[in-house]
Amino acid sequence: MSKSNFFEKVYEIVEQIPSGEVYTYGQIAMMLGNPRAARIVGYAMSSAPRERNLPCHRVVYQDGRLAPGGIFGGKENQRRLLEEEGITFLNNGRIDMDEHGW
DNA sequence: CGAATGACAATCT
DNA sequence: TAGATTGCCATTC
Repeated sequence: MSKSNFFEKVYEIVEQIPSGEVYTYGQIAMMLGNPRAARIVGYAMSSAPRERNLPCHRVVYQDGRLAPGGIFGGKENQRRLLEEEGITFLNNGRIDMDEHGW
């Protein structure tokens, strides 16, 4: 398979993210044993096939910000998805990591 | 095999 | 405080 175990592992973790909670790229990277591979997690997401049905919208920045626009058809769309999942947003447009952040 | 890339994160200005 | 820069590391060319 073209995808290495690293990507597979990322997909597995993202797939296991419970509804109503959000993970950060750094957290996922830490689970993989590479706390500095946050970029790799993001890279895996960019290459993540939709057949996987990955809730990548639950993966956000360490600051609680959403991924750059153009990913889910607009970050506004992603924000609405998270709100439906039960994620609470702050007035500054960031996710309440103190509540959902691990 | 070597260089470039990137959905991050921390640090510096 | 906000914006710009550097470091990191697996994948891709």
